[in-house]
Amino acid sequence: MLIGELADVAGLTSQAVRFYERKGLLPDAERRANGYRTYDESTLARLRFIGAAQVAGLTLSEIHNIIDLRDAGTVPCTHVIGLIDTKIADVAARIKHLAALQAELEALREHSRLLDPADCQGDDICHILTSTNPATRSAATGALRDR
Amino acid sequence: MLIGELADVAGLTSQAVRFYERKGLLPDAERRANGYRTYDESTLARLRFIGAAQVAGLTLSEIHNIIDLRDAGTVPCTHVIGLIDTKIADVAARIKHLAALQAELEALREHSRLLDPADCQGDDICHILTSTNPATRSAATGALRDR
DNA sequence: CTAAACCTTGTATCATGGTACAAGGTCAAG
DNA sequence: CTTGACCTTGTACCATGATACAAGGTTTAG
Repeated sequence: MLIGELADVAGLTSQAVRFYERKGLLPDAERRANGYRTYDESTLARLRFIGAAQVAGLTLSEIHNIIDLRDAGTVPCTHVIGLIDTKIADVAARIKHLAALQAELEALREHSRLLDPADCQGDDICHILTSTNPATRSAATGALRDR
Repeated sequence: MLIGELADVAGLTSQAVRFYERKGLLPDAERRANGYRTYDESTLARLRFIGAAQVAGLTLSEIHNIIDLRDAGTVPCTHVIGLIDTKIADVAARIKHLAALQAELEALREHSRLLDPADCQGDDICHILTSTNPATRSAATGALRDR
């Protein structure tokens, strides 16, 4: 299989496949006499693994670690379970931050109904965002900041 | 006020202030005879506005747009309300994606308890992530992919 | 006179996951 | 023999919000 075919089957571009190789997620491909990369089913399986891991929210570098363990002869299950647990905590934290942001935004939206655009002037730029609503502010002070 | 002092008061670094200027979030600063930037309260007010807008989850480029409207003489309130509404929808969507990811991760975690590391071998790399659990898979197929 | 603490500019770097483009080699069909 | 569809490499770029560093000018205190 040449790279374009592999990419098609895996639903990627050739560029992405080379990118994964460069990142160490794929072993250096075998080459034909003309220098073209050539692949077999095992690479496809690895691409599918990468896809599955990405769906589970793992980053390429985390996936890289798993693959390295595997290549070192270690069964990576324990490590993977640890990663999953970390991700679960991580995702929970992000949801919490987003929920706080959601509350903040909804408070601003509510507050905006009470404000008159005619009062919006001066260094404030826009009083919807700066007019200090104590309830809102204290909610915003804390853990916000998601990305 | 020199840049360092402004930055201190605003809780930023001098570099960040120059960065904002370069990005067009701050007007080009007045200069002293020696070339040093010099600031007054209005810049501080603008930095506070930027901070408030960031807390509300607006990106620097969205903030830039608001400032541009203001500078063009338009009262940006309507635009800001639109942005807030968009953000609210946006955040809701992200929460939804994260909730789906959370479900997926928890299903994987559950599933991992049933698997024997001894079965983990071959092109799969790690069967926790690839062993196809239909219920899980169908949940994962959809809207996942948060960032 | 010199050292420190400022300031200036320009450029590079971080993480993320690729995408795009340039300049060229290869190969099959017509 | 040329056209088109592949392949190769290397490099730069996208968004995000800064941060870091180099090489130099300025200012103030001692």
